[in-house]
Parts: sequence; C-alpha cells; structure tokens
Amino acid sequence: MKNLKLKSARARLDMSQEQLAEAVGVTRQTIGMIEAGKFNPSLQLCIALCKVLGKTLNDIFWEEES
Amino acid sequence: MKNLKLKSARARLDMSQEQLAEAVGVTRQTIGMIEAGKFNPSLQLCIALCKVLGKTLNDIFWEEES
DNA sequence: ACAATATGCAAAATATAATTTACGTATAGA
DNA sequence: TCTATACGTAAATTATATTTTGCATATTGT
Repeated sequence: MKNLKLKSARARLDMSQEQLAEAVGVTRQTIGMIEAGKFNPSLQLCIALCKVLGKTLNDIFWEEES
Repeated sequence: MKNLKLKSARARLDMSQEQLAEAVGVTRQTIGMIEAGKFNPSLQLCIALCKVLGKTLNDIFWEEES
C-alpha cells in the first residue's frame, strides 16, 4: 500500500522526490517506489529518510493495530 | 553496532533465535546477523519482528539523537 | 560421557533492493 | 508555444539482503 505519511512529510518540507533522494543518497526512483508502496526499503534507508524529515520510524513507517 | 534491544526483547519472551526466526519466516542466521549488527534488514522484516515481540519500530530500531 | 539445544561464524547460491537510463504526462512560467 | 520542473513507470544491470549448508563451541539434562 501507498506510504502517504512519507509523501506528506516530504510535502510539509516542500521537498521534491529528487531533493529527498539526494539528501539520503538514493535515486528519485527509489523514493517514488517507496511512496507508491512498490517495495520495502532497508532499515538504514528508512532511518535516513526519517532524520531528513524530522520524524521517527514510528511516525513514517509504523501502522497502528486496528 | 549490535542490536541489544532486539536481543533483550527476545530474551524477555524466552525465545531462541530459531523460534523468533520461524515466527517471522526467516532463518536463524538472519536473526543472528541482525542482533550482531552485521547487516540491515528490510522494513517488512523489522515490522514482523516488532509485532512478534510486542514492540514498535522505535522501541527496537530507533536510536535517539544524543 | 553422551545427546540435545543454543549460538557464532563463514562460503556459495539465490532473491530482491537499488541504480541507471529512458520515455511519458502534467503543470507553471516566459 | 517553448522550456523547465516534478512525478509515474519500466527494463536491464548492480549491490546486497537472505538462504542454505556446514562446522565449531558452550551449556544443560540424562
């Protein structure tokens, strides 16, 4: 499923996918795929994304149990 | 670096590496390598581990800034 | 002593994350 | 209209996570 939390956190900082990608050292496509929910990133990439976005792992990647 | 939070959370449930591995669908070696800090697991594996251990991503995989 | 469990380690093979390159569309500005 | 930016998507390649198999040691129970 899509990761809208990542998308909105990026939007809140007014960053493009490319800017975020460069900030964490991956390519634009990687960011796009993660936001689209097409594959599962590595833990280190998740952590790097959170630090750039000023969020924690739970903020961006944890789904609360219903 | 070692992931001692994972190791202690597993110990608290009195689970062996092999039991935890089976519970999340990976091999014993994968659990051992993660605890030893030898490589970075995928996000989905981290989430599966947290759910089995009754913890969140932040509990096990997030390092607070100093 | 013997057997069973738990763990660490490592080489080779496999699965998949991530890159590179490229093409398409939509929008905003000159 | 023309140009530039942003985003979605996809095939082929590369890097690396994960598996498989095996061997070693320590510990616990019989």
